Amino acid sequence: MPKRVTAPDYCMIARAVDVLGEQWTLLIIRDVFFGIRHFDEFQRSLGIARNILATRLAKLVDEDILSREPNPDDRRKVEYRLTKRGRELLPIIVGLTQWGTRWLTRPGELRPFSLVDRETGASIDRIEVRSTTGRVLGARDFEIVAGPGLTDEIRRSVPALRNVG
Amino acid sequence: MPKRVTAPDYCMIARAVDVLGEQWTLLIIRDVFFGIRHFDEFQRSLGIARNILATRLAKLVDEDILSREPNPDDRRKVEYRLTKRGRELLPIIVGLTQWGTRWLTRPGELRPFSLVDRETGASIDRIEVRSTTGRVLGARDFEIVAGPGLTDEIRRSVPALRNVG
DNA sequence: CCGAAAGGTTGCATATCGCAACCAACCCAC
DNA sequence: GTGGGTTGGTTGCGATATGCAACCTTTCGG
Repeated sequence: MPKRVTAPDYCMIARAVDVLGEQWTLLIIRDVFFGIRHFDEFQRSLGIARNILATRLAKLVDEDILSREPNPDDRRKVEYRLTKRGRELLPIIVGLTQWGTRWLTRPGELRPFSLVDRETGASIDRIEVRSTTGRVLGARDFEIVAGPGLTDEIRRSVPALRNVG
Repeated sequence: MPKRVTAPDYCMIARAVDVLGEQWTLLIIRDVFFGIRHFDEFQRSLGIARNILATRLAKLVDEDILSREPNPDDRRKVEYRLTKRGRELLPIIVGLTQWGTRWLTRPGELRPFSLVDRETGASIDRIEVRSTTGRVLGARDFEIVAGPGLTDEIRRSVPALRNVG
């Protein structure tokens, strides 16, 4: 009985994955970033089954990541657009693109397109994780610290927290 | 027949999602970032079925995102660690955490823990997308431009490219 | 040599996906 | 105002992946 991710939800990644982690969901969001608005466009662009697409779009609308607006000029048409919540997924979309470009490009393969700053034409800088002091942080430069909402139960299930005040 | 994402792979997001997009995969990677190394720790931390966990770990090792090293001191134990490829997923993990924190926190809820710079104790800055000129870019500040690998077929399937030289 | 720990694997029931066909509302041309 | 096409879905069915519990294999510790 594949019921959905049941991972403990004290971690925000678990919640984010619960919303975004289903097959196709991030690809649909990417398509909206690229200007796709209509059901049949998604379907052709992705090759996704129509019932699955309908389910995913409904969930994204329900989660307030996409808005669903019938076109008043042609009431057959429905337009899906990013909400504010959806637009703030930009760093994740760009991050995935950069990671994929860096690690999943085949030798000699050329890029079919890229995104640039609309104003200046400048390309996108590599996304980095920085501390508030401006230092660029890698995977090993972190420490996990207890916050005000830490309970004993959570402490037990996160090994990295065991010895943390 | 749910065969895997069949989305056209000219887009690097599609390839990244193909590697990372299965249920549980990002949560396993998060756990490794947090210091989890062993099979039973993943299993307890996530509540995932053991057969599924085994499949996901094998795939992540196969994709060279995790390494699998038997512990020489206790040959029953196996240690999973991030490879370089895996460590470079940091911006995505942090991006998901920040998005989840911003949009999926319940009213009045406190954070159980957070990550800080190990050296200075400073917290993590909000991840942003910047152009190479340093300008911070939002979802609407982009333009899609043709690259050297653009074919007619790709042009047809990406609406935003239709009118692009 | 016995029991327990660690890391899986196997069999089975069930939920979810993919596909094709179908449906309903709407627009447009005649 | 009717017939055909467009748009955005829904339905039924078989294939597939998931969840669960039980089991297995190797290794360690006493």
